[in-house]
Parts: sequence; C-alpha cells; structure tokens
Amino acid sequence: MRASNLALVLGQVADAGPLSRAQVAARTGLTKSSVSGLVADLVEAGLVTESAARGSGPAPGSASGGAGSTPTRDRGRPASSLHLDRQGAAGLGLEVNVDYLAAVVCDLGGAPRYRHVVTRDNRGPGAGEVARVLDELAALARAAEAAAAEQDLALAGIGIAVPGGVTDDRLVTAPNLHWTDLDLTPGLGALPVTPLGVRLENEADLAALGELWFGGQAPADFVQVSGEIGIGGGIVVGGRLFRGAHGRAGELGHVVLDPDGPACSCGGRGCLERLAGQDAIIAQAGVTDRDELLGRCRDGDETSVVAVRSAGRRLGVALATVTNLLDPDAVVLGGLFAELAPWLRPGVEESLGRHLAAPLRVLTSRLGADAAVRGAAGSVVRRIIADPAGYLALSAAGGAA
Amino acid sequence: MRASNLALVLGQVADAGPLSRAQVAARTGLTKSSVSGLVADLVEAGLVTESAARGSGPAPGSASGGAGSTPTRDRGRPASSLHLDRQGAAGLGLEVNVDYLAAVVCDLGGAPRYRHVVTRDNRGPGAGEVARVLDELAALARAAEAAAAEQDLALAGIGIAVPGGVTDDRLVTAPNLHWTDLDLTPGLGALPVTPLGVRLENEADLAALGELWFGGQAPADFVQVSGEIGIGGGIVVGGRLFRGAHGRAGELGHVVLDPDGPACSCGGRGCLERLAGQDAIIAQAGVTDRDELLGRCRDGDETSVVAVRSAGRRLGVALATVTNLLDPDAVVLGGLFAELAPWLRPGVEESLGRHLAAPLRVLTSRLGADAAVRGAAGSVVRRIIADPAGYLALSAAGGAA
DNA sequence: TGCATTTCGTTCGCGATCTGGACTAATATG
DNA sequence: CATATTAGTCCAGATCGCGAACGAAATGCA
Repeated sequence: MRASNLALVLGQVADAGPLSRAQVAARTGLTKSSVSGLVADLVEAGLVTESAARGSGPAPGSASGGAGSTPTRDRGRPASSLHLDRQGAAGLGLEVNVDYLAAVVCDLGGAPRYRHVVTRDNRGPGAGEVARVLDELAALARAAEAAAAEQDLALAGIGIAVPGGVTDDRLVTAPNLHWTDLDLTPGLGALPVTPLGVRLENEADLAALGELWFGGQAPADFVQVSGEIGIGGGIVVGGRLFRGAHGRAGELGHVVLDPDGPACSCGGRGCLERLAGQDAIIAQAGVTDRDELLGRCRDGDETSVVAVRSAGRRLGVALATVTNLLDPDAVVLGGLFAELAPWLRPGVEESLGRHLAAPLRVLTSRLGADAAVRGAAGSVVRRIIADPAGYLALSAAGGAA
Repeated sequence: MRASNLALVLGQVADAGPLSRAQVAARTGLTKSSVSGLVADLVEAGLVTESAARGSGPAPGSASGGAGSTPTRDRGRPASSLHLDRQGAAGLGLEVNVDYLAAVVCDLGGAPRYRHVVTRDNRGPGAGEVARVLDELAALARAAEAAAAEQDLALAGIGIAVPGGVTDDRLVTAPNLHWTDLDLTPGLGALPVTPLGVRLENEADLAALGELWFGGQAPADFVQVSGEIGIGGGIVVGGRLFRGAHGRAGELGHVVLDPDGPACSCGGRGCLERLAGQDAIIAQAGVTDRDELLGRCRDGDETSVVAVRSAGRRLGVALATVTNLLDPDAVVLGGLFAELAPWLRPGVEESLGRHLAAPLRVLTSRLGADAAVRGAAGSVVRRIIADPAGYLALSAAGGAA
C-alpha cells in the first residue's frame, strides 16, 4: 500500500531530520524512484518542503575512526534536503487543569508557534461551572486559531489534556476538578472544526508524550511521573502510549505502599499519592502551600528537606515496583517532583538501591507545566505523520463538505 | 504488499474458525477474487485446506432475536470451508523446569499432537550438569520430531520455556535452576534444524500465551500469575506479550509489599515472592512440602487454610497495584496458585475490595503445568500465522540449502 | 577550460497484485 | 423445471513499486 509507504517516508523525514531522497531510499529500502513519487505526493499535500540545502553541515560520512574508505564524500551532485513543511498543517493542544487553562499551537515539526495560558480556578461540580470553563476554553481555542491563521497555519486537529480518567473521549472522573462522568461533546461543539477532530486524553499521559517528543532526554520506553496534588503517571512503550485495557493504566499514584495505611480518595488505602503527594509533603513539612515548601527547601529548612526526602523514599519504593512490572528504560520526574528533584532524588535513589538489583535511570523533566499541552498539540501532528494518507482523505472530505 | 494480505487472510481463518472465501472477503474488506488468489497460495503452501463443508452447523445468520430479515439463509451455492491445514507445519515446544523436562508438538490449529514429560532434577550450577540437561532435552526433541513425522507433521520451529530471564535468546539468570548467564547456543546445536529456528523465552511469559491461546477464558488484556517456588508473571496486551524495554517486565514476584520486609534473593526486600511464594506459605502452614499443603487444605486443616488465605491477601494487594499500573481486563492464577485457588481467592478478593474501586476479574487457569510448553509450541505456529510469507521464504531457503 | 568521476533525481517500461464486473457453479424454493 | 440466491472464477483495467537507463549538478585533475 502506498498509504503505508507515505507514512514510512514521512516518518523518516520527521524523525531523522532533513534528508535527501537518496538517503530516505537507503533507509527505507525503497527505490529512489519510488521515493521520488512518494515525496512528490507529500510535497503537493503540503506536508514536506524541499530546500536547496547548500548547508555544509556535518556530513553523513563523518563517522569516527575514519579509515581510508569514507563511504560518502562531498563530491557529486548536491542533494536537496527534505523538511517537514512548517506552514500549513498544525496541531492545537488545549489543557484544562485545576488552576489554569492553556493553549499551544505547534507546526508539523513540533515547534511551538503560539502559546497562551490563563490562570483560573476551574474547580466546581456544578454543570454551570463546567459550561463556563468550556466556554472559556473555546474562546482560547478560537484565539489560537486566529493566531495560527496569521502564520499561515491551519489547525489539523485538537488534543485536550484533562486531569482525570478518559474513556472513549468521555471524561470519566476528574477528582481534583470535582467533575464526574461528563460527556463533554456538547460543550466542545464550540471548538473550531478540524479534519482530525477533537480528542480528549489524560493529562499525565500527554505529559509523557510531551516529554518524549520535546523533552530531548527520554528514551523510547519510560514512565513519566507527574507529581501534583495527585500523582499521575504516563507509560511510554516503544515510543507509544500504553493505555491498558480500559485506558486507566499508569495510575502510579495508587500503587499500594502500605496495605493498612490511610484511606485514599480512590477508595483504597495506603496509596502512594496519599503518602507522598503534594498534600502529604506539605503536611509533614508543616508549611501552608507549595510555594512555601519550595522556598523552605531552597533555604535548607531541615523539616521541609526531611519531609521531601522521606516522600522520595516512598516514591522510590513505588518506582521499584513499577520497574519490576514494566521494565522501563528510565523514569522521568515531572511537575512538582521535577521542582523538588534536588531534595527528592536522594530518597528515590536510596529506595531504588534497596529494592532493585540493576540501577534505574531517573531523569528530571525540564518542560515544567507545559509538558501536557505540548504533548496534546504534538499528538495531533504525530497522527498526521503516522498516517498522512488518512489525514489527507479527511482533509479533502472536510474541505468538500 | 501481498505478504501482509496473506497474513490477513490466514489470520482470519485461524481466529474465526472455518470460513468460506466469501466470508473472509467480507471480513477483510478485500475482494472475493483477491481472496481466491491468496487462498490458492496458502493452500499450495500447505497452510490451509479446503473441505466441502456439507456440515449444516449453526448457520452464521442464526443470531438471536431473529427478526424477519435473517441476513443469510441456507439458499444458494454452498460454501466450501477453509481450515488451517492440520498436516504439514507444526510447532515444537520444549520446557526446562526445576524438576522436569517437557516436549509438546502442536499442529497449525494449535491442537497438541504429541506430549512427553520426563521428571528429572535439573538443578545444578556446573557446566557439566547444564550440558547433560541440554543433551536430554535434545533427545526429547528428536523423539518428538520422529513422532511428528509419523503423523505427517514437519517441525517449523522450536520454542523453549525456561524459568528465568531471557535477553536475545540468551539465558541471563535462572535462580531456581542455579544457572547464570548462559549462552545456550552450543548446547542447543543438537536440536532439530527448522526453518524458524530456536527461540528461548521466559516460562511465565509462555504460560501466559498458553493461557491466552488454549485456556479458553483469558481476554486479550490480562496478567498471568505463575505461582511456583518463585512468583512469575506474564503480561498480555492486545493479545501480544508485553516484554518491557529489556525483556524483564512482569516480575510480579518482586512487587514491593513491605519496604522494610525480609531480604529477597533478587537483592530487594519485602517482595511478594518472599511473603506469599510457595516457601513462605509452606513455612507459615507448618508443612514440609507442596503436596502436604494441598492435602491439608483439602482436609480443612485450619493452620494451612489460614496460611493460604493470608498469602491470598498479600497477593491481592500486589494485584491491586498491578491493576493501577497496567489496567488489565483480568488476572489469571496459574501454577500452585491455581491449585490453591479455592482457599486463596477469598483472601485475594478481600484485598482487591479494600484497595480497588472497580472489581477485577480473577480467573483460575485450567491448563496446569502444561501452560508454558503449550505456549512455547503455540508461539511457533503463531509466528507462521502472523507472517506466512516470511515462513515460506525461510522454509524454501532451508529446503534448498 | 575541459573531461572524467561521483552522486542525485527523474523517466520509462515491466511485473506483480488488487479491483470490479461478468460469468459459471451449485443449491433451495415454488 | 424455472427462478432466486449465494459461492467462486475469469478477465480487463488500474495502481504502484522495481530496476535500469538517463540527464543534472557538483568536484577534481590535467
């Protein structure tokens, strides 16, 4: 099928930077002529651009140990390099979190082209409150669409990050928002219409994808730990999200640490979240909020540092269990845990040493709170890259309708 | 590609029982003529057989609620049904376990056609002992090959189940065998030569696949718990094995239950295996071996029943954690845990109730100790079904060489 | 400057394979 | 025995990847 070959070629261009047609052919095993044809389609579709690439960057043949036979020298007709087209298709990422709304537009290459964050308390169980939040989200989306249009970008799809469980685009529970089992489709009807439509996803899962694509450090198999009021987790396996049978995989916050521990909002007891989440740390440190906790840690306040370190030990125990079950290549600490990393990691490492034979790589996210929105925007463009033919079909159908 | 279409058609025939060409066409979306051509290839290759299917079994249109419009009646030209060819290609599964060696041959349909088990203590760290075990395994394999030949079956490949960690067909650790980091290729050289060659795999993983294919109850997403001296686990996601980044996923036995618990052979402490494995139960029940434990439980001995129930509670806590991380559709208890199920399950259910909001399906394996060998044999035929073109290419190359 | 060399990309005919419709085969119904 | 219905085959037509030959654009050496 040419659909799969289009995806193959586009995937190479996306993942391996600028390439010539000949390089793509060599990597994919296709013929030069086949690649030419496929590339022509992709260029015409506005997904790939060609530039005359005079740049004498590091040549492909510059591998170390240069024995006499350098495979490729600078001779011969220069290649024209293929890039992802940074005009045209773009992804819109939205995020509804406890205390802010955010929007990010990124182009096909993944680069953020527009970003806007509104601080706002979104909690509230009432249907009216939910509607107001969604209205404001739609306004944010329309602003983003306008800003995108000014840069010659057209939205191909919308991804929305929410702090809760999602099943089939339905928000099942968002405890920290006090929202329960909501069908958001009516409220989301006001969003811009796009070929790929709207997709809802768990915030921690999208943060993991954001880390994978834009963090610049995560391997293809890792677990993202999002420490916030709750503790969420996103599992990435072979560069793809692992959702489990019902989309509830990765609930790292509810790993059982103490079978007889305190009751948790999830209905269980002794969950990690209850013992090492933001509230637990704040209580043990004797401070009033997150900012004070961070300040005291920076100042070296003993009580706070001890509290964080102890939370780190508990987190480490949970991560040992995660490693035995999932065998990831690394773990990435995100959210609050990233900010607390200097004081948290010693505890984490201590527990990992006590419970694991092989060491586990522990990384700290550098994306901050943007990971989830950027992941949401990136997931849209990733869908285009994974199935360009499908996107073009939808795009044409939408344009004709 | 026709390779993928061959796999598509063969997969339908394998999974959806006997089908006509027309039914295959309807299910796959291919044309009747395309299916005819593909089926012809598969028949010629000896993977599919055609039978004139006069059988008036339950017609496809016999769905309940028979409103006036039964979609398919008995009129028209009768279909000739396509089956997997039960002669020709077969898979050989071998198993090296602590106290026995086993071999099973199964045909393309997965039916076991030969089975042989030898009781034998295979423990021993010495290189000589390992060589003797592999010699006997090779003898078992040759006997199986001869028995297969008598039934007109030719071995397509060999899968070997071992109770330890496997990376790239290399046995890294098998603590219960006292084997460490062995390259088994020299010892396995005496095995029959087959198109698909020899593949080594963890015993718990293959038991999970055996349960999936032959147990008749496991859904596509589940976790298999193999309770033996150690506690192993196999994770199946979407009908495929989940191995993790380094092939060590599913080590359920080393979920941390008590961060300050007793040291475990894995280097950690407070692992499930140490607290609810066979040795722990036996010690708590005050019996000498596994058979006595089972006997006492059947007789209603209070101490033994309490010990097993308490192990069940611990297992339940671990399964709650597993559920929060992996979100399976069900859990299957295998090995010792299957035999102990009547006394174990109450404790498991109790803990699951305490720690999970949603109920988790807990199933009991009915395959007994055969799960892993059958999974090993089945994995060979599954590889053929997943990529018939690849198998045929190898088969032709091997025949020519 | 001119020509060989090298590498890139395109053109063109061939072969494989999927599609769609027409056609034959085999059965039940009336 | 004719008709309706379903299964499977046969036969153009179209698509697409392959492979080889060709033209394009640069370097290097005389």
